[in-house]
Amino acid sequence: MITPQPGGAVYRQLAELLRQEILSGRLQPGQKLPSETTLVQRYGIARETARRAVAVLRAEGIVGVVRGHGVVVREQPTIQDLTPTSGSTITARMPTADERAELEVPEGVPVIAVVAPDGGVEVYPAHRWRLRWPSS
Amino acid sequence: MITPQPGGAVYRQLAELLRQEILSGRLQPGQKLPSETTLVQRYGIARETARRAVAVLRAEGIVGVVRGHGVVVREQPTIQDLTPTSGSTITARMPTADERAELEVPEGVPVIAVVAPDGGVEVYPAHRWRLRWPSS
DNA sequence: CGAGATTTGTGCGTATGTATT
DNA sequence: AAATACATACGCACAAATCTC
Repeated sequence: MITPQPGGAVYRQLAELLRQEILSGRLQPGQKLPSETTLVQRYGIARETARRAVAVLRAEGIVGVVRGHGVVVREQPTIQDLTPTSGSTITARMPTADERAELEVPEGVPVIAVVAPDGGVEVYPAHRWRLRWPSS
Repeated sequence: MITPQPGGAVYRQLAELLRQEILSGRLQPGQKLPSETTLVQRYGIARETARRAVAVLRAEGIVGVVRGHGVVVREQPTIQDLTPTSGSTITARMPTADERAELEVPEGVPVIAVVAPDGGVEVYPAHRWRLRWPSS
């Protein structure tokens, strides 16, 4: 049973608890988290509270949700390298709803926006791309 | 009165409505959004639903909440340029809870992580920093 | 193919706590 | 002190997606 503490709301405590399950490896990528109903019974909390805890992990991008199936620990996707042209400006931000759909960006994952000197903009999901700064 | 549509839940419709208010400039940075109570009365919805709509905008990083005051359209902070050392690797992701507090990263704002060739890691809030690729 | 169980999504209501004005 | 506004937590009901048999 989790009870409200001065330092942390119940849903934050539960989120931290689940986060540690994942980071410690007790919950592996691809595995499902306990269902909302299970969390409700196990910790004696309301469903809203359990959902809020899961929402925290979703916002952090470490779990994904499949409706009618469950909450799954996210796989670490293959990272590809990206080297912009000289004179580019790079920013990171959360995607718009359109970009999320277009680029298949999961919840809680930002995008990398590369603005070339000619003004052209390219957007990359940050969970699959990283930038390499040339060694010279 | 907003009613559920096949295409969109009520809270999503309301989020889109508020988003347009902001993007169109009718709600300027620094201005407050209508309070939850106002939204409830104006659109004939439950408070939970109104909160959920606001939560969408918070996750997108376009509004911030000041407890006891209201929900405020976020200012566009001054952007500073950042040029990593040669051979660095740069990734973007959502911050951990600790980083959020440490770096004062608002909700819905990713961080830029720069890994130098020597392994040292530096983390920058993406709403205040961008990368400049030297023109050479 | 369908039926039912499971699981998350959405919406509503209520109550109380905390921070600001 | 009082009013305002968001935060947290509980409850209920039905919808929609997925899976199993």
